[in-house]
Amino acid sequence: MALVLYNSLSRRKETFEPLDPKRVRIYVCGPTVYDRAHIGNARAVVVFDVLYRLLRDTFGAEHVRYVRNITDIDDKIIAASRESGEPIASLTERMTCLFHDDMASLGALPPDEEPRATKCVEEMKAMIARLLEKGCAYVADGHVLFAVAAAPHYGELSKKSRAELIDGARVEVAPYKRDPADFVLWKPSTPDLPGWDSPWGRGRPGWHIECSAMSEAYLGDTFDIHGGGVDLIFPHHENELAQSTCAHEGRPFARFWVHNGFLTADGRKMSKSLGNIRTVRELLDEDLNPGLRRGGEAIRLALLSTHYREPLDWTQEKLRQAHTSLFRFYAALARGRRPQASDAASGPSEVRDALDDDLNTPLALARLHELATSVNRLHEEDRYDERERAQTLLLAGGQLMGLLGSDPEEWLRGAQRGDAVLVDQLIADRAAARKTRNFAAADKIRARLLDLEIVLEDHPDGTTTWRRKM
RNA sequence: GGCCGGAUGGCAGAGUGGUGAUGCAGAGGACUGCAAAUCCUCGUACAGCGGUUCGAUUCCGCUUCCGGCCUCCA
Repeated sequence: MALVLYNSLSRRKETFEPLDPKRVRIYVCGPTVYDRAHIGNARAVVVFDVLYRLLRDTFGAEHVRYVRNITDIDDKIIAASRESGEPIASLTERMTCLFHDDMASLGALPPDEEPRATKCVEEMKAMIARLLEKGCAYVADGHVLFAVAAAPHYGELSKKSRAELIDGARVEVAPYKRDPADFVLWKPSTPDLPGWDSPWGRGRPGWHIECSAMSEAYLGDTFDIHGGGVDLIFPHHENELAQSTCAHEGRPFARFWVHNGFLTADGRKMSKSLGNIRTVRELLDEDLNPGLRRGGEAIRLALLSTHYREPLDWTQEKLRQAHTSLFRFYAALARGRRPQASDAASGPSEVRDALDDDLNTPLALARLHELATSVNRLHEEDRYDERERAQTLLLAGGQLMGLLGSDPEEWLRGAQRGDAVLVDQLIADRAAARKTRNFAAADKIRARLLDLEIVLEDHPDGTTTWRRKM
């Protein structure tokens, strides 16, 4: 089955065929580094990480180029720096590192390129100059503005008509704009603000030009997929599309626009005023299994348990259920001898098919659960060869989604808070007690270990294993 | 006000014009010295009202409710 993606531009699912299968190109809007990543930021990163993995799996890792920018110059950054007194360069550098840490703990692969806006100002200036040349932009009051009138298809991505845009305007229109919908390409900076010299005076770039310039620099005029959150469709992506298309003399920009749905926390939009912003760090810190860094995997699974285009309401219960699912998967993988990751070829077709259908991760996860059930049943029926095959499929399916990468036994045992040698000794003592049918002593050992949050599991073959209490 | 999206069993969450999602929780059974895990069985879910159809949760229309965007936001 071929990969099908919902294209926001056409508002329908389309079969994805890259322009050049040897060079699949995807651009995703990255973070503005002024604060720690929250769970909504994480959703976008994780969703496109799954797409990236799927593309790599389909076209070959060396044939996919994934670019995700870092916005390190922006009014929010300036404001944050002023508030805390931390210099901008230090703030953005620190937040970039923290972002990398957080995303790594969610199992997200780094993109192939991660350009920073401040390193691409020359490219932005060049593009602005081209837009001015072509008459798609004008200088007014120290600003360079994009003239929406020059973009005949303006509104085609967000499906907004010009009239609607004017009607809906809730913000006072700057007097120097020719058209209320015109937007800033370059704005003046005062001496105390970061700025770059330009033909239009010392200033800094507008937000939208950044992605247009960087996608052009790294992926060319036309590329395959442009991703981001739905909230970016307007105005950010609409403006990018207009700019790039004008700068490229009408040649197509992104062929597929892919947008992930919004995330709410306990039913409400996350906002500073409501105080319900959940950062990735904070969720990792309240790890369900302290000591072993694996909470990120449960967060990842929770984010993938809803289809990416649907709204997702983040709750503690959802995270708990994700953790329970992981337990089920790892317990199935831990039965008998563990399968090797290298066996994992391309992932089981049931999982592939689900992901190929517009990244249906909830269905793919359901398929993993079915595989886990079949592993367990085959194990009970002593059909070990078949069980191992099912385990390999389960592992491969999980890894296609960036899950199940830990050693199953380690995952189940969690942090070795107790001394593993001591646990083994106690298990041996208990086995001896059971042999003489001294069940009181045996149960005492079970209780003692349970106090240490260690659960013993007796198996039909007489062996006993242990794991951390869930 | 304009534009978009959604409403599925106790909860989460796929999907489909006519039998089964899947997981969690719950009930019963098997297994177990106890336990845990696991397996098996169990729920007359598709917001409301009309329409199309032999048949609609699935298609169309209307209503109600919820969310997002229109301003910085993933």
